[in-house]
Amino acid sequence: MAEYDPQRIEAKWQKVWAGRDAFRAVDNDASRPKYYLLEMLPYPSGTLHMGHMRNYTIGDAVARYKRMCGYNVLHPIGWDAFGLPAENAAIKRGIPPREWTNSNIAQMKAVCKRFGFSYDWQREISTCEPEYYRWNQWFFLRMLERGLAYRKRSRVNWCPQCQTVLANEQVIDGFCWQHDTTAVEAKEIDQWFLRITKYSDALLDGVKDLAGGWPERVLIMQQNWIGKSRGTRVRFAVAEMKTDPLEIFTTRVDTIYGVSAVLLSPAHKNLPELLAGVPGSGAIGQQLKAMQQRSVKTEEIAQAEKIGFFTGRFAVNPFSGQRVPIWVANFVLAEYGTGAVMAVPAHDQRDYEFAEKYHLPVKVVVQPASGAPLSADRMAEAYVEYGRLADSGPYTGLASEQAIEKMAADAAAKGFGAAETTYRLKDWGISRQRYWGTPIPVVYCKNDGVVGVPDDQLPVRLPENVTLTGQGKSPLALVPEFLNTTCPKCGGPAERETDTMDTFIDSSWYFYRYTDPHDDRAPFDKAKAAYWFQIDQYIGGVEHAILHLIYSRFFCKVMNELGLVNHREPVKRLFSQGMVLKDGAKMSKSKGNVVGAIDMADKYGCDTGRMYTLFAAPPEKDLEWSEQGIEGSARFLNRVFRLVDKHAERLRAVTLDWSARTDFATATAKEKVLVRKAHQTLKRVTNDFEARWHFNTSVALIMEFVNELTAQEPLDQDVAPAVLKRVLSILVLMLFPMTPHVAEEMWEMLGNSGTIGDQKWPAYREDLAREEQIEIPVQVNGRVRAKVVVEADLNDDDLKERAMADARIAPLVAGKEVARVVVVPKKLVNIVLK
RNA sequence: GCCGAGGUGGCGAAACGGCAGACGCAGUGGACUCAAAAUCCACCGUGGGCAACCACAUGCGGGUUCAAGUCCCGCCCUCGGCACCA
Repeated sequence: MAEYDPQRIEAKWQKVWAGRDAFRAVDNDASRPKYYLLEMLPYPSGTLHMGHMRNYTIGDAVARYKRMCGYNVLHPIGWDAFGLPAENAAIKRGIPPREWTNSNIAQMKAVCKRFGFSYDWQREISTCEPEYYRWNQWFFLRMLERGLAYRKRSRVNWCPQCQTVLANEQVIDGFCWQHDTTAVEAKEIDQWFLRITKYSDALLDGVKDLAGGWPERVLIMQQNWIGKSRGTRVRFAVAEMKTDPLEIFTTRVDTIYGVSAVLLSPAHKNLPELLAGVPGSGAIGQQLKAMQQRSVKTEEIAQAEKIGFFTGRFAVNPFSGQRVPIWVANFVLAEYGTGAVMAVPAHDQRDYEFAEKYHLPVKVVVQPASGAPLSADRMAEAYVEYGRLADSGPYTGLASEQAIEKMAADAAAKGFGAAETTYRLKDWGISRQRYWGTPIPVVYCKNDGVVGVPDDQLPVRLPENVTLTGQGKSPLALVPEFLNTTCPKCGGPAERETDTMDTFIDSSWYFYRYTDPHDDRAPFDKAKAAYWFQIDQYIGGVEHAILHLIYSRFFCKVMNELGLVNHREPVKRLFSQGMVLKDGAKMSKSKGNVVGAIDMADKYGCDTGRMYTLFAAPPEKDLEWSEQGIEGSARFLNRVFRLVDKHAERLRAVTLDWSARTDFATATAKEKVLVRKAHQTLKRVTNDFEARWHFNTSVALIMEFVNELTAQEPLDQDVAPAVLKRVLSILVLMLFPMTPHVAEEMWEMLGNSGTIGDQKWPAYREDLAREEQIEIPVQVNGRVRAKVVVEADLNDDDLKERAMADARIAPLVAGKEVARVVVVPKKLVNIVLK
């Protein structure tokens, strides 16, 4: 009697798989379909947590299933190895970032191997290696050539904690994404940007192609993030001043006859000029300063009181010719549209509140299509719906929709405006004043200005042995042998760029590198990428729904233009898995509720852990970690193991013959039950893998199957060994994608040859899954009153008759008039009485 | 405020418009044991009944249907995203 010893079994089979090179993906194999399955590459923090574990378990189950179905599966992993924590470790503990990073990678790799994830380790990449990051530099230079990378002095989000600039995407509610108690500050410095906004429409259009393959919520989040908005740009001349007109952006040009003021953001570039010479500008300057130092937490901004002041200047409404005051208002965003808006109190709630406070006139210029007409003195809030224009000169009487079009066209014809589309998406600021990242490959020369480093001088290596202090500007500026160089154009002295790239660059194209990970002439071979791409299935956490996934799509579009790839979207299907929670909260060190993957594997074995994560919740939902729950999975695997062990000896010598068909005419009753249950389970588990990805129900089905096998004991009576061997083999094969080690062990115990990796996923047979007799509930007026057992192929009329004749039904129906009888074939009978 | 997802036993959860609660956890009773653990068997939504059985029950209120957890309309609550975006 063997004992289930997961530690022994798991080590044993991992060695076998490694010896057979079982997870190697074969480039350009035309003999079978390819399947590119990818999980998001982890940041090597050192600990592999349950979120990773869940992600890789789902991926591994699919990878193993697909291999059994005959696919050439590419299932790679790598390390997102650049980034701040390594630098912080260096500052705090004096460990060089590379050493810290590589030792973390080694630890996490060991855990991945301990879990038996079926990765092709020959394709492992680490983004902090020069062999990888030189291609970040290469991509940057291609973008520089095409004007997609550019330098601009700009107001940036500065995190005092990180001592660096953050992308807009890394600012969450005004706080640093890494330090949620540190408010982000504004700072002006020269920065490199990637022109992602050039692809706003392309990224938006691409969403249509992704529909169906990507979760809808992710696509909606991306659409919102891009934030396309159609409107009109209108120029208001400044009265009594020879200066540039003020441009405003509005989506409601139809309300322009109701303008009471032009509102400028406190950071508007024309303000100094407008304010110059205005009486009391000293006091105004004070107010302005106070306003510019507003709170940066967006939630507070949204709820903050609207304040503003009159500049002393006036602007002219180009449609009506009316003079309106120019104000500065704290709620006007400098970064969106033109940084200036027209205030229409009657038709915009914010303007309404502003007008109430500062006693600006309210003029109704759009009336509702039906109901009582509005008047300014009876309004309690702005009317923001479309309607019919009133008091709007030649446009009076038009519907809003038509007015918007006509007015934009007229503005363009008369030269004071135009229809315009704006986006919320901004260019991607990639400069980081940090050390542990990809050096930006440009030099600054007195003669030639900004010069890209020529391709044959790549990579620009990140110098190591650098003392890090964590203070002020870029650490690389303090390394003279890095900083001082010669200009590639004139040969004269020049200085290198000392900022490094945002690490999101690394992860924007890494999945192409897996197709050709050791190429030293190009980021990847076009033919190899063409063979493997698109990614058939990408799996990761929903926290990457915006940043990583939108940057990756942008890179793909650029790569398409560079002729490197033929497709426009890198990922065909995306799956967002839920979080792993403990006591209702996300596991985190600060909450002290972290369950380490390796501890769990030591205690129960990784197969038990895999089974539990698949069983406890459907993969897209959050999973509440429960110690008792995992005990249950351990019990189940023990039970299966004992069941197989009990019969293994008798079955070992029996040949497994899939072509032998169980003949239901001669089979024993017990054989029929077992074979049917096996094929019914197989049918539904196959469907779970193919369509629904609800592995929790797959596990439940297999448990039911095992319960049935146990209930039919003794299985050495009335069951032919050949039949039992097939039934148990089906059980083991179905378990393999989820709990591969114990499945392999049981496969061997049954005397089967080879490894399961060489086996085909068994095909279920409808004829073997079909029941001869089925139980049909019989309802009277929609309530179940009886159940009748009938032959599965009984026709509707006979079924109806049997239902009516049932001993429990007949008295209920007797003497009553039957209005109708609903018969749902193979499902139910409902007798409706009058 | 806008957008999205979701509310089903003590808990995690099942359920092509067709028997609500599969499967598991916890719990209760029993077998095995000197005893415990492990294992095995039985029970396990609420109320009534000795029982067969009956009634009620999927956040709340309506509706469609022979039949609604599932579809439609109106609310409430929870979670996630966006947020003074003009």
